[in-house]
Amino acid sequence: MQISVPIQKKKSMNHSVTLRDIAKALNLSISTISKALNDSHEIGIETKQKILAYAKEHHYSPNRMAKGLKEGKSRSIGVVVCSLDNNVIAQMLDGIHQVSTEHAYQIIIMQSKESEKLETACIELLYAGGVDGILISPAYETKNFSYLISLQAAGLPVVLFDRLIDQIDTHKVGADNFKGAYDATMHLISNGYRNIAHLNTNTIFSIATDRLNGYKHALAESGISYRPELLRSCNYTDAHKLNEDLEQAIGYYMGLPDKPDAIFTATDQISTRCLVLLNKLGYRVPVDVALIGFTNTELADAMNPALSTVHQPAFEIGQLAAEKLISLIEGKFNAEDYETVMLPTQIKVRSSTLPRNT
Amino acid sequence: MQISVPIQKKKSMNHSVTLRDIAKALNLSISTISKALNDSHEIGIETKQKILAYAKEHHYSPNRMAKGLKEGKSRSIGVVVCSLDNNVIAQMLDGIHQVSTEHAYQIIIMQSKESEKLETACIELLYAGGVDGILISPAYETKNFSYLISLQAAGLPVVLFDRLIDQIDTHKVGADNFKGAYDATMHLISNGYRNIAHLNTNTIFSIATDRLNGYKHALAESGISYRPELLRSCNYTDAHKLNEDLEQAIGYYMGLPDKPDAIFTATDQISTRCLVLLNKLGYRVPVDVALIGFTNTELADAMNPALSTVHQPAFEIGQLAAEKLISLIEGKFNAEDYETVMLPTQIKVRSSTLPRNT
DNA sequence: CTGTTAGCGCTTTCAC
DNA sequence: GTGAAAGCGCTAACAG
Repeated sequence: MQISVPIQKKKSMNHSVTLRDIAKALNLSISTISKALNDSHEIGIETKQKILAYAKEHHYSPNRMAKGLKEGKSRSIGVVVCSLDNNVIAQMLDGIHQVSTEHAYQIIIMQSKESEKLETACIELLYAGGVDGILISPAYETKNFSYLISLQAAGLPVVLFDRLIDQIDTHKVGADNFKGAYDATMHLISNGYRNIAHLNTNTIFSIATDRLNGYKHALAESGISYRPELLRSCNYTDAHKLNEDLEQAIGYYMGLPDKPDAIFTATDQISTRCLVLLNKLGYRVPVDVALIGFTNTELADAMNPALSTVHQPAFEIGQLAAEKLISLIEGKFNAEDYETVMLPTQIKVRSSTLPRNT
Repeated sequence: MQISVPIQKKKSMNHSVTLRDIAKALNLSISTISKALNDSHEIGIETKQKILAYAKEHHYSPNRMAKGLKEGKSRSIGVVVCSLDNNVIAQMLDGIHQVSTEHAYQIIIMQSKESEKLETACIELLYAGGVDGILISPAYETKNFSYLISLQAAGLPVVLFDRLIDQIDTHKVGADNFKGAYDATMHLISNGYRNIAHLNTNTIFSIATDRLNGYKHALAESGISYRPELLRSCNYTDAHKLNEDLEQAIGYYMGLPDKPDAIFTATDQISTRCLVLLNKLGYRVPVDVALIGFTNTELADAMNPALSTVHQPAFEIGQLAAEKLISLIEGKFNAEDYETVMLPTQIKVRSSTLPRNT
């Protein structure tokens, strides 16, 4: 005859075995178990071993939420980016994930889709979710950072990466955009190009202004006067609008009496879309117009023509940003030591900027 | 004279205002506040309004961990993928994130880096972290799914996406790889190609076998006999090894007495790397050899030549997988209704498969 | 060395 | 209509 054991209806919680279960099974108190599992010195070696063995055997794993509630921290960090579906961002997330995992932090990723409103919602959710800190690359649209600043003032560690802004005082990690733009422009100049256009985004971020300034600086240093009509800014918040703006910009450039012989593009999307459009419109690159731009795509080699690029150390930016945030969370920094790190970019020369045949 | 208020030392918790704070401030009990904020009918309309107003003003947001602890669920889902730095995966994550956010779930993303060991570690962490369910696209290396199966048996909802396996009985969402491969091969055949090679991965996943079968089926249906020597499998776990294998494979193909006039490639990485290599080795696509492959890159148009592709509905796969998981979590499904959904792929014809000039 | 107890913030009976 | 109290799983101060 079978003895029917009353099936204890489990809570929907995914965890089965708790400290209490172990305590009951081993006829010990909950705190003894807790201490043993935390390797406290006040527990006898024998008891400890017995407990550890039982815990291992029954796949005990502490409930993160209970622990978090108790300790006032969740060992999770929130990451806010414009979009997951983005080459460069994905590489940064890769770096963030690697470092976070090494330090036993989970990452909770949110997308702002370039919208200030969504971004605020993301931050609210993360904060409400109890993250220990936030890594953020702000949306292009965002002008008002007061919410984030107020959270920071309330003690939430925040680190900016990729797109840096002045309004927030904290650690910031990005690429050396000035130098990257300078190098790209200098490369064009040394290859014989003189009428160099610059396609950028319509934002106030340093990521945009630094690149513009690098471009201007290279021109100035080479004795080429800056022609404002060769600078165009695209709407970046919406892929469709961006494409439209780009097509317009190219049409505008090519209709200019003194039209550009080269274009330096400021972002991943702009660079690649621009090449697509130039091809589509029948312009021969680099004969009709040369092209170099910021982008991290591995496919630059397979493009038509192979695209010269400014490569950002995206993975490393992610790693460093995560390290900075974690050190902030763990209190290894006084707020006074906030620093802004600009990692070097790298020019990769390919066929789209072959020396100009004059 | 200033009255010095003793500053209550806050816990390191990022949350400031709690139910208790509101209760104290409004001279009500904690449970009243809780009920009011949950819009319970047992609370008077006036009291409710007063409480809501106060809560809003002070940016009250419930502590996710406390709530989770109490309710036995975390409103978070774990996502395990091979890598964040991957076009197709990023698009799937985008879809997963969108749906999860709509349903007020957070996503915690983990990378297996194609390693079985790391993958198990990811799953363990997620489980210990108390996720309500897991979405997983298994690592190429993984052979043993017993851990995942045991968690599932213990009540953890699991949904497979992208890379589907038979060992686990649950909802599965992927692309219609058989049809995609069939279409791609038929396209080559109808454009006059007869010696069609197939470059695939060395795995047992249906994602690989389905594509192979689609290819074979198209050949058979067209009265072309399948030549095993035109099938090559690459090691996929390591980008460097993959590239090596690809270079070898191409050399092998081109050294064949009856060499292929077209290649059908089975994955994103293989397709794009293959084009890069063909260009590098001086083969003219499609004159020397045509190329079509699975990949979602938006840059196909800008490639040299524009690459014909089989496009997967990656975003939609992510969306659907997340929906399935959430419905599982929320108990809207009996385990008997598990289904496997294969979303249609789409052939995008470009110059790399121009009709063969015989 | 081990156990008791209080409490993290929240929900949920059950009294009043 | 409102409040008191228990308890989710865990840690830590304090007793024994």
